[in-house]
Amino acid sequence: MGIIERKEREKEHRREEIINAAEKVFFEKGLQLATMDEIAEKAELGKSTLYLYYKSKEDLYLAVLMRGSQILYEVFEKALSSGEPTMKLVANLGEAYYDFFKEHRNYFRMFHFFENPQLHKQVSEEMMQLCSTSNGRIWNLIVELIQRGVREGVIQKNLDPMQVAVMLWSNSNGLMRQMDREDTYWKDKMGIDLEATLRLTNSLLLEAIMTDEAKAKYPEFVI
Amino acid sequence: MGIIERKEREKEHRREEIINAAEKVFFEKGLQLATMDEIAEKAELGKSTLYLYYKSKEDLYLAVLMRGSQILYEVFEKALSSGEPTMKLVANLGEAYYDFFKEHRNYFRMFHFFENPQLHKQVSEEMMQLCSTSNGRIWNLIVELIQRGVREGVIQKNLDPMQVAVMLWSNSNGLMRQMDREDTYWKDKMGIDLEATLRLTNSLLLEAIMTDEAKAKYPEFVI
Amino acid sequence: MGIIERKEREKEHRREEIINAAEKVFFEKGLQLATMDEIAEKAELGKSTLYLYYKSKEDLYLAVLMRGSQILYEVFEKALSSGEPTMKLVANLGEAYYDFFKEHRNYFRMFHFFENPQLHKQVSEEMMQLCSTSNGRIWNLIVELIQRGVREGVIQKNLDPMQVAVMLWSNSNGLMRQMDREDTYWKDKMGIDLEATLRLTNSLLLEAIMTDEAKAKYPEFVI
Amino acid sequence: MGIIERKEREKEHRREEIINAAEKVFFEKGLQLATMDEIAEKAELGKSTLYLYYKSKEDLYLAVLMRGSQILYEVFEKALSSGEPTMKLVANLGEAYYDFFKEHRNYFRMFHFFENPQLHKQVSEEMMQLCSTSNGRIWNLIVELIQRGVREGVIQKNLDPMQVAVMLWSNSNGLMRQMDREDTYWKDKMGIDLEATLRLTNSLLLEAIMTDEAKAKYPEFVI
DNA sequence: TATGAATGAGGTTTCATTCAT
DNA sequence: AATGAATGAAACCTCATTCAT
Repeated sequence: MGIIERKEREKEHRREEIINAAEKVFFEKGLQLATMDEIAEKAELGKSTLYLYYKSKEDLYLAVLMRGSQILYEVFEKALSSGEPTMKLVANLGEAYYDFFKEHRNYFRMFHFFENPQLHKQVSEEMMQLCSTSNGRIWNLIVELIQRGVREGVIQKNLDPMQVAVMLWSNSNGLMRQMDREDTYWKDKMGIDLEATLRLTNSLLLEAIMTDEAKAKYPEFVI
Repeated sequence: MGIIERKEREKEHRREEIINAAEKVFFEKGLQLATMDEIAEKAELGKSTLYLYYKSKEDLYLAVLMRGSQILYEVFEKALSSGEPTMKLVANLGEAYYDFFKEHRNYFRMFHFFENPQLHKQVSEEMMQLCSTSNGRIWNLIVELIQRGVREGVIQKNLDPMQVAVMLWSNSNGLMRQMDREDTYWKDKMGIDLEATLRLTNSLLLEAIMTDEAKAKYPEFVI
Repeated sequence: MGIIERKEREKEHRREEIINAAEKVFFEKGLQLATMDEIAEKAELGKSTLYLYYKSKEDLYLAVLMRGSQILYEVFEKALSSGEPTMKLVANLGEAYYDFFKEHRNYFRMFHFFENPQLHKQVSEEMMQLCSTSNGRIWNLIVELIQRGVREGVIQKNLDPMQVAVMLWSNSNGLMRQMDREDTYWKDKMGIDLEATLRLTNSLLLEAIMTDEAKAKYPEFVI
Repeated sequence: MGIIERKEREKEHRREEIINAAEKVFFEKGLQLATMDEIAEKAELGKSTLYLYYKSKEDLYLAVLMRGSQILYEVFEKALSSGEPTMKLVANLGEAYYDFFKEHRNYFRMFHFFENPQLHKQVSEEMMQLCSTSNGRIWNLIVELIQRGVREGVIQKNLDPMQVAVMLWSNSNGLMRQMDREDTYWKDKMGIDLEATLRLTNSLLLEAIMTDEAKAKYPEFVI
């Protein structure tokens, strides 16, 4: 009898609703300025009910964050499913990440959380574990793509695929962080086009990791 | 005679002492987990005295952060004073930033503050202004160096110096952020050498912005 | 099922407990020297819980004060329920107030609050409203009694009942204030019997407002 | 050499200036809401300088209050210097007090201080002593007048002069307190004339303490 | 004497979290 | 499972008072 399943489904549904509410508040206020009261109100639940589903504010924050993680994963998966040549896929991945940044700026911002080790203390072990797994899946996509490139001979085999993955990711990430700053010295004020900078940098790095054969085969990646 | 100056000095000295105490606590606990009580105790001052000098915990945080800013500025200035050729100086700057990261990890971490726009809301206008100025000085150093490179014909003139500065900075920054994560997937676990990755990326980018003449003149930058 | 009622009762009970604790502290220290910390401790509650029930220290003070108000009201009601002739009731009311003064000196002292207009600023509108109502009930008792006396022809009809009420009240009040002063010039030092003074003054005023018929009928009020 | 005297005069002058400033603030804000900062600012002195002249805020309050005391003393003295018959002087004294109330409401309000025993704890012994003396002088004026009345046979000799003094004073005081309440149930709202009540009560009491001879001699005091 | 600075105390407020039902 | 109430911690703030110069 599906009673247990129904219960399970309802419980899951409630968890989703809480995340829906939390998301709005976190997006608007950020982790520190968001309050459980506001989230509870938005979820139309008692504040203490939130704690039945999530251990702490930080855990709840991570729960929302993992939605972003999931979205990014899907964005990447989609980008990789086009059947295009590996080198093109690497480029597409960069574009896809940038699209994600533009489409889901709020989730992107939440990723700050991971980059601040001091915040990790405030989260439960379990949640952190879940996040690691979720993150790992994304890294896998990237690393496997690079490895494929190496196998196919389009990426230099003396490069560690993981190293390449980190390099590409960090570079994009670092630049998108700058783009996201509101009190930007650049955007309007200095008139420099960070989007162009991002594309430029990606291109440079891409060209730099390609084998000569690949460059010959795909001249569009050579600047 | 000089009484006012002495007072002024003492006041400044007190501000320094407060920062000394705050620094310790912020380094250990991070912004959120640090308490004004602990800082006051460490400074051997009444809590209300802290508020005499700094408007809020966040302001005090920025005061500490600006020390880091100042140190980084000096590190950069020193790196630029060696009299070496411009191209070398650009490379040195990257190394200097990495040195700063290693030597002053705690200050480096504080820079997160700037990269999270949501945190800006919690700081006073004045303090933010001071920080902007302080940050601007650092950017100036970098941008002027790149501009010099362009003038000297070692950096491609079709590149916006600011764009180049941002590119180099963001790339280093992004990678160092990864290095700093404690629950690192890389360092020990995956065995990849992020330090090498950083150097590699820097090299790649450097080579990519150089003019052909520069490459001929300084073959050590060509990989 | 009376769950809501029970909750309501418990909440009311908690409010009572807080007042119990506050009362002790206010009685001992007075408004200014009492601290919320001490009240919280005595109530075995967190300080923030106090603020859940009362907006401010002053509001809490008024809550205690209103107990005194209530007691006085009951004392007056009891005094008026004896079925004795109106003129006797007026006299009894004076005695009852004096009894209240002796029995509930602490509450009597709190009434200072009302007599100092400057203190009113520190109280919430709602609380002040409650107090006004509470006070009004007491005045009503007195004024109605005087009015009855006028109707019955024992009190001179050319006197405004309210005026008479104020006169009697203020006189008693003024004298009892003197009695309450600790650094009394009178009691021990000057050897004058303020209690006798109070009775004397009351008698004089009573006699003065009676009609001649009443004086004839109740010769015990004529000195 | 008048150097010491000059110093003394200057010191006294400074004390006066401080009282001038304090007075304004206390009049406007009352004891609790006045701040030493505001007084210091108004006195154009450093806050700590105030403490060179007065031990505490309460002491300073009393210093201001004693000005009121002095004024009242002078008002009484003047009222007693008219050479009119004793019985008339007693009545004049009541009028004089009421004039003082109308002219110097702010000082009158300060007298609350004495009527709240709990406040006494916050004042220095010396200041309290000074106040006692100052108060004593006023009581003396009244009591001596009553005694004169007794000696002259216009006031009943079986009454304790001090008792009579207290009775008259308390009665006036109690009524004027009511007049002073801002949220008055009477003045505008109930339309009763407290001033008339005061005069009435005074007359009643006056008549009540007179000897029959006096009533015959001064029929204007018989209602 | 005069004072700027320091300070401790305590009121107020906000909040994440827990408890009892 | 849901929640209202409680709570401790800590930020924030004001102020009388003291201290060192």
